[in-house]
Amino acid sequence: MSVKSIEKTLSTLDFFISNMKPGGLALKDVCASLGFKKSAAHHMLATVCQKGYLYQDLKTKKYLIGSKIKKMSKLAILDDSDFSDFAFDQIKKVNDETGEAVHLAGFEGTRLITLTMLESKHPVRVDHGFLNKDHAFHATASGKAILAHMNLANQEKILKKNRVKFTEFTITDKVTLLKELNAIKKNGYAIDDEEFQEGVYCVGCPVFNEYHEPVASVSCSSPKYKIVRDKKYLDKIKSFTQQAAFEISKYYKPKKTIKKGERKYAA
Amino acid sequence: MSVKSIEKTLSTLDFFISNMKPGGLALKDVCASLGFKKSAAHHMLATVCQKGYLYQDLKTKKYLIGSKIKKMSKLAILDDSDFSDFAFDQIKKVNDETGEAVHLAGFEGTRLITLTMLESKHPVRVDHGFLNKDHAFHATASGKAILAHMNLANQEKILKKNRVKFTEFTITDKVTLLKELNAIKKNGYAIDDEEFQEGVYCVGCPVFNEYHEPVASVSCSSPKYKIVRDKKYLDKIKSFTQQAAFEISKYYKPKKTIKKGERKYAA
DNA sequence: ACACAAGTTTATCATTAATAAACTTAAATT
DNA sequence: AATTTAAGTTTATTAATGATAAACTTGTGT
Repeated sequence: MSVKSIEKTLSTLDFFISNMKPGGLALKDVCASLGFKKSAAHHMLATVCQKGYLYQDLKTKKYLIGSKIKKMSKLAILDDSDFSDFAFDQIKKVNDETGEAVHLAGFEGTRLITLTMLESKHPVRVDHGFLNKDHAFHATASGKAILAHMNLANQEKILKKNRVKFTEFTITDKVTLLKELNAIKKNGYAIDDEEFQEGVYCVGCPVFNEYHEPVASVSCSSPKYKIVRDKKYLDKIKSFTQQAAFEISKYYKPKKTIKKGERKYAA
Repeated sequence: MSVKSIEKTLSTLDFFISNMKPGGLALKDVCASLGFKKSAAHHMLATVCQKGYLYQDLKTKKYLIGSKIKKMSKLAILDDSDFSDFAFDQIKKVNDETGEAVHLAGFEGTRLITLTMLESKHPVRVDHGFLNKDHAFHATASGKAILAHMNLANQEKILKKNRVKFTEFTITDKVTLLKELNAIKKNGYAIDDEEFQEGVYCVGCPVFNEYHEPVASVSCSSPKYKIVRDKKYLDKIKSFTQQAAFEISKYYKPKKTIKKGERKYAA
């Protein structure tokens, strides 16, 4: 179950974040884009302003990003930049060596999140996966690489929510998927063979924390024809991806202060 | 009028931002602190998670800051760092010369917001005004300095909302306040003589944009006894504060690309 | 193995948020 | 300057929705 007024409010914040214009957004813009009635939207925005997440310009009546949201950008808790820097360097190596698009994905609950990405340097580019957008766990190499190392209960939870068919190759049958996940766990890497986008082939390797729980994954995407044409190309991608995931996993090793039950991510 | 479910949701986000713990916050923590019923809170948090503003750890069931909020914090639109840098240098001069606490305040709609502040270097410190906290327009030098240069309609709007009595010296009568604002406009600076905090004396000067609309203010706070003891000390504070406000106003001058009706702040 | 605590789900009911319509304000056009 | 239109605001009403309590599930600690 979900609370509709909250959904609408957060969708509105989303809208402001993605569609902000220099002078702010007018009530009618919000209504037009999100399909709200103007009186309802007005009440909602008044409340959001009262809490300081937005504010209304006194003269133009347009709504702008408020201090509460601005304040968030200054908070240290929001991102672990040490990890980001470290991971980025590893991702970059894969990108430099292969020239292909490389992604670092994490997860939040049942959502797969792109944390960092580097675009392909080749003229024929693979361009899926945008930053912070949540992706399909079941149809991507990054998702399956993580999923494979989770326990069955969590696998079930995630697969229950998301088994959309993206292409003719997307595996939607749960039993087939679970078998695939088992194979991935043995192999140490996951393959996405046009399961998310036609013509796109990906290799994904899991990143583990100090408890050997999967917390992220590195994936490298290539146009499929390259893989077909040159068998050694896949081996190259695989080895660099695997190496990066292995290196990033080391980041978690030295920490000893985190108590049980307070882990950043759980398997 | 305000929408209560939205208020509760945004208060919950506030709570997460200010009270986040390493492993996340449990449902019961949220309920205990904000006085929610657990079923209601659960429905609310489920919706917030669905929108990606928070997420729930699969193992511990605790709630953590989600990718949507993290994404917000990384967006460039959130603050004009050129301005911040420029303004900070000016603020710093006042702090260096006087050693007293210096504040740069802006406003969002009817709210006075502390944008930057530097603490006093003296052993007897004045310590009000925290970053991004919204302050009283009517009882501070920074607030009155801005308010004085607004048009009557906006003055009324702001004073209607906020005329709380903080000390015995706080001016709460609207007519007296409007007279005071007129005097401030003529003088070019505002005084807060223990109107917000007992024993604290402040001088505030307005910052104008290219259209001569007030957009911010610089204020300097000193223990009152220093002002009383040494008449020249006030002159010193006043002149440095005025100079900083004047310099920061110059920041707005060169810009020509902003169209009418698309100003960042309005008078 | 048991008990307790925390979280989740469900169906019901009273509150609340959405609505429409009237009103205000401001800008654009003649 | 007067009229028209558009955008935003306020209000009272009603139907829909969110809050509730109680039953249920899960997991942890003893």
